[in-house]
Amino acid sequence: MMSNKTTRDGIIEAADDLFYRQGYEHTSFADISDVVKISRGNFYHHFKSKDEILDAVINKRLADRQAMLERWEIEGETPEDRIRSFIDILIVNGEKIKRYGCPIGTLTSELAKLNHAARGDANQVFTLFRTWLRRQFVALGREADADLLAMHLLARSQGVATLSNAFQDDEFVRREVEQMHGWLRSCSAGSAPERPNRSGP
Amino acid sequence: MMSNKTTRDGIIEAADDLFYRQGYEHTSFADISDVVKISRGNFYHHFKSKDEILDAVINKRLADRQAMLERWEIEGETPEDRIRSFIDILIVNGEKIKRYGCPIGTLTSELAKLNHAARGDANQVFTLFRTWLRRQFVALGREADADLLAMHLLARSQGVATLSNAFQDDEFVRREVEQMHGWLRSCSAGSAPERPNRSGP
DNA sequence: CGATAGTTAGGACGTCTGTCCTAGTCATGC
DNA sequence: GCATGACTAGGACAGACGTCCTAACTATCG
Repeated sequence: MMSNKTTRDGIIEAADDLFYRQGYEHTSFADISDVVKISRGNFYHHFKSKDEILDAVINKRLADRQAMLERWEIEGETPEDRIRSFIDILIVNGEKIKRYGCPIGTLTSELAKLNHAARGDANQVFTLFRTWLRRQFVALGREADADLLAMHLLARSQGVATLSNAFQDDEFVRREVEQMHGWLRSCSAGSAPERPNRSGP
Repeated sequence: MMSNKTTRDGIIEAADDLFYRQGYEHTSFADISDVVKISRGNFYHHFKSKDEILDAVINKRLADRQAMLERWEIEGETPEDRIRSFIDILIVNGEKIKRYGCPIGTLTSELAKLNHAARGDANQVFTLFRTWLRRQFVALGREADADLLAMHLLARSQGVATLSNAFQDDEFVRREVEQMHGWLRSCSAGSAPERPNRSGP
């Protein structure tokens, strides 16, 4: 019972890490069992299939990010602070992103190519960020275009993550993050100073 | 000899398409032979290994994009026109990007996770775009920050492609493309009107 | 102690993969 | 008309994969 939970969680944790670093399809049961130190054929006492492990991993990521956003909701004094925390993921997790890309973006992309059933579930993590960001922009007084701004920021983060992984360029990431900070400031200065499609980077 | 070239090119073409839609690792020789109508074991008369097919596909993509950029260099009257052509890829290839993401970005990302030897080769396509864009921005009178602007635009395109694939939202893509057009205009208006880290989206 | 349920190890299975081999077809050039 | 080299079909091969099965171990509780 208790050790069940521990073993099960150990599998999920190892799978989460391996799926991130190697991709879902490219990660085998042998890879996971090497980490968890469990017999290969024994996964089926905890999960019915590999897909079920993927589901658990996605749910874990969903829960982890949810908890992170809730923490920011408490710690960040202003909505601007909170959005800044989101942007700063690119710095805080900079090393991993440089090596493996964005965990959400790369999984979403892989599952799309595999046409995997869990495609939609993986997208939920994106949606989580989207609605959270939207809420922050509303609190910033941008009710009218809050969703546009949220999607815009999400897209820019994804782009920076992808190019960070491709070019391995720390300096580029730092500059883009600075730009996003400046953009965020221009969003919150006054009530509606810049329409998103008029202001430059 | 002549039929050799045809068969070989047929393999490369089919592999290019399948690698894009399904991913490199997830595409098997059986998949390719179904399209090309060739015996499975017979690929080795044309390629020594699957990796060699990947090399050929990457070189094809490189050549295709190079040709495309050279065409724009002729057709586009101003550097601004040419950069606009780059941005408009997101519209012109909108349907495919929505379904399968960006061919360059997703391949780069997959090969990074596989730690594949051809990782660097795939990145060359990104570099091709980067240097071409940089040249256009220089021609636009932005010598000082041409590379920054090129990387910035590359990143934004990647981000939009990733989210287009995830959310399947045409309207979002259209809006982001419009924003990028506006941003481009602000880049070329005057000589150095906006530092990239000060202007909003 | 004995029984039961949860957990584990280890391996069998069928399938699919990339790779390689052999025999055969076809066209070109002497 | 025959030899040569390019090309192809079909299948063999070993290894890896996800899945499943069985036997053994462990702890709890009557």
